[in-house]
Amino acid sequence: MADSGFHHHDHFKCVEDALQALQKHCRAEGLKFTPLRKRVFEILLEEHKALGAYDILARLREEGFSAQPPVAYRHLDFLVAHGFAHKIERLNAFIACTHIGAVHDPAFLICRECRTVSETMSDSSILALHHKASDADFQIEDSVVEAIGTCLDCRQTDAR
Amino acid sequence: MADSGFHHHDHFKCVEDALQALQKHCRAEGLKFTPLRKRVFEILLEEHKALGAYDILARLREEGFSAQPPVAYRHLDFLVAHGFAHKIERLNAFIACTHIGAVHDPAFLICRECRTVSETMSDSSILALHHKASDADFQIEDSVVEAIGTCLDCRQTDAR
DNA sequence: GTTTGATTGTTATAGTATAACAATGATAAT
DNA sequence: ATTATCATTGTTATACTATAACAATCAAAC
Repeated sequence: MADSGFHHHDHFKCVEDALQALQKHCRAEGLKFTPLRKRVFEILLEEHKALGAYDILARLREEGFSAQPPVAYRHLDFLVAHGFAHKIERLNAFIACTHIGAVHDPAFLICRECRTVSETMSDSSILALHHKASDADFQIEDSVVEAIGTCLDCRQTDAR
Repeated sequence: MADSGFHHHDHFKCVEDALQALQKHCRAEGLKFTPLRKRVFEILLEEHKALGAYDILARLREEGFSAQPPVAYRHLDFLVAHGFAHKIERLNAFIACTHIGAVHDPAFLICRECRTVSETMSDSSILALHHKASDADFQIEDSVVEAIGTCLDCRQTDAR
């Protein structure tokens, strides 16, 4: 089942836990839990929606942070590299990870209208590919699994 | 098993069949099999590699065709819309479809070094997502399944 | 307190994609 | 044949996405 995004959940706790996890991870790995890293993650965490780097940038600018493109990309890349965010290739955008700490090949359900994203652990969906890969002597290093469509909310709104 | 790309096959026939199929499709649908549509498809068909829109554009320019960006995107979009090509999101690039005519949710094995792409029918790999989607009241319209890694050739070359 | 390395600031530029509209060409209706 | 219509192509301009390169700052380790 999809774990968040389209389903109601305790979002306050969701955000708190994620921030805690990042802080803990930084401490454990000798990385710095800096204001920008924290703030970019917070912005991503506000909603389960995909945000473009330039959306993030606009927010940072409003808040008085330095806001040249590399700032957004650096912190987004940092979050992605450490497993706290994912890039949604289909949207050229980013979302906070909802399975922090779990080793996972994520899969996403992406609403094309509202950009809400639901992340699932793609337990079986990537396995078939691994089989095909070994047949082709191909060594998989990373995978992208994204389904694009419309969520119930958007379909109902459109029907009105 | 992976059907082409990393495996040897009769590429001449592969290209001929694809061009025939496009011509036939155009006739059947009342679309025009124009020189540009044909040429863009041919360029894509030359190798099982992902080409960026601007790669295509450079080729067209060399050959004396008009070569502003919309030309490449228009014909690539045409091929994608009619199932003769796919966009590889991870590379912002395009490849010719190797399962023309088959209704399929394609999945790709993408070599990050040589950009060779092997397309498979993602029979089972997307099914799990459909289950999760129905749980989340999500209507899937399109899917992206891409595995990035290295092919045997590139690993062997690197090891030398 | 100086060196070192990580992080942030900044400028410039590269790479990807589309909006908008004009021109052309083929088809079909008259 | 002539005109109206629609698909296709040509062209300009611009928007959006991403990174290279290097300077400045800051904190930790020596």
